[in-house]
Amino acid sequence: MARPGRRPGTTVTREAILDAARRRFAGTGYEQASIRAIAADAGVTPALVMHFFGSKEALFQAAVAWPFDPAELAAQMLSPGRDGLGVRLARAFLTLWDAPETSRPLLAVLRSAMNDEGFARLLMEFLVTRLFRHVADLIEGPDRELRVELCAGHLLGVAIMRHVLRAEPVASASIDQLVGRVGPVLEGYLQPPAH
Amino acid sequence: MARPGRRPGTTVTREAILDAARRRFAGTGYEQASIRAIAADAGVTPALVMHFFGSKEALFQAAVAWPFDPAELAAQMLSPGRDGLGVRLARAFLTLWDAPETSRPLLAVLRSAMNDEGFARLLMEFLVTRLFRHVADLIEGPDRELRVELCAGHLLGVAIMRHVLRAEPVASASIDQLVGRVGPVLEGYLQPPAH
DNA sequence: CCAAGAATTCAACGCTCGTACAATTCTGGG
DNA sequence: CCCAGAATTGTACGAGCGTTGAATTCTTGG
Repeated sequence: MARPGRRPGTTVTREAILDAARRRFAGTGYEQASIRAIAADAGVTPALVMHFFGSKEALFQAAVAWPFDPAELAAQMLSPGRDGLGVRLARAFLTLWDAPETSRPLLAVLRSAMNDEGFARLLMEFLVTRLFRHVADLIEGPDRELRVELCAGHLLGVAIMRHVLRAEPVASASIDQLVGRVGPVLEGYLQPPAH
Repeated sequence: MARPGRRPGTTVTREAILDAARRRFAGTGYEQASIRAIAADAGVTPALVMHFFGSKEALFQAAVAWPFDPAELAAQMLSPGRDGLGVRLARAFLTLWDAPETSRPLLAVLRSAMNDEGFARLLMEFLVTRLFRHVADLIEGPDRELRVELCAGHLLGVAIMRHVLRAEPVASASIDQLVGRVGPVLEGYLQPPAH
């Protein structure tokens, strides 16, 4: 229906493809998001996607580049010290998952990691070296890494309930409501054991 | 390489196919597990799988039939009352995820639900009507459903950390160790708020 | 002991996928 | 004003997918 050849005027197609890719990858994970569907969403031919990005793998990497600087975020979380850390973590995490620009890359990586061992290893390496370790360094008591990972697991589980399985009432609760319940629990994990 | 026609002796092929299907569905979820791969694992032709089960959908249903009676399990959990309920829930849940016979159907449904909205709705309906509701009926205080779902989210997140993302040290911790940390946290969610 | 039916394979269908390549149309610097 | 290069489509290839139908071999009840 559309003739071949370059279109007049400046082109924004590359960004349109990236946007469609983010939506598809976030919606179904890597394998089930097809280049053909992404191209169709962007109003474009699959061959053009290849022209811009070279391969599906490269498109994925370009599409889910982390929309925030993890080192900066970690520093922001940790610098006020360990008091209130759990609440800050819960609020920051849930906020990241609530806006499409930040949640789509997260959903894409999560859904891909769930069904592909390679993506899972990549995700864990990223999380451990970039985030968990700094948190574990800040707290005290036995089983520091275990306790940090249980925090991460809890947050991950809540995000899945809310944004993947869409369980009510968690899916419709406000961030404040969730932080009010989850924050103190994380504090419990991060404080050194009482006795 | 193998001639067609029925093999001599009694046949156990149907069970072999079901076993291979459970492994594949648990490993990669519904879409990425192919009938051809399942058939190959079972040492059999794809057409034979169709002969026995009729369709991929039907094979999935036969393969991931719940290996336990959820009503019975719920009753067992709830009958001693709400004291210690969190610890019992944590222990039962983590135990289910630790043995292949019970964890494979769970993994299969979870991985499928993560990438398919239909499976996600099915899973939520099952969980809410069969499990959550009975727990919510037993506890007191405000936001009962929300608190129950946060418990479920926590357990789900820990299971994913342990069995999908395989994060250390959670992946190698003993069930007792995990129950020791997670159980009291669930108790906190299930007890009516202090003030 | 024979026939009905169960178990099994082979070959093929129509579909979708990632990718490659050539052709076409437009842009922008010299 | 031209032409190198960028943007865009059409077409095709080979692989894998779920599913089908016919052919072959074995079991078992009458």
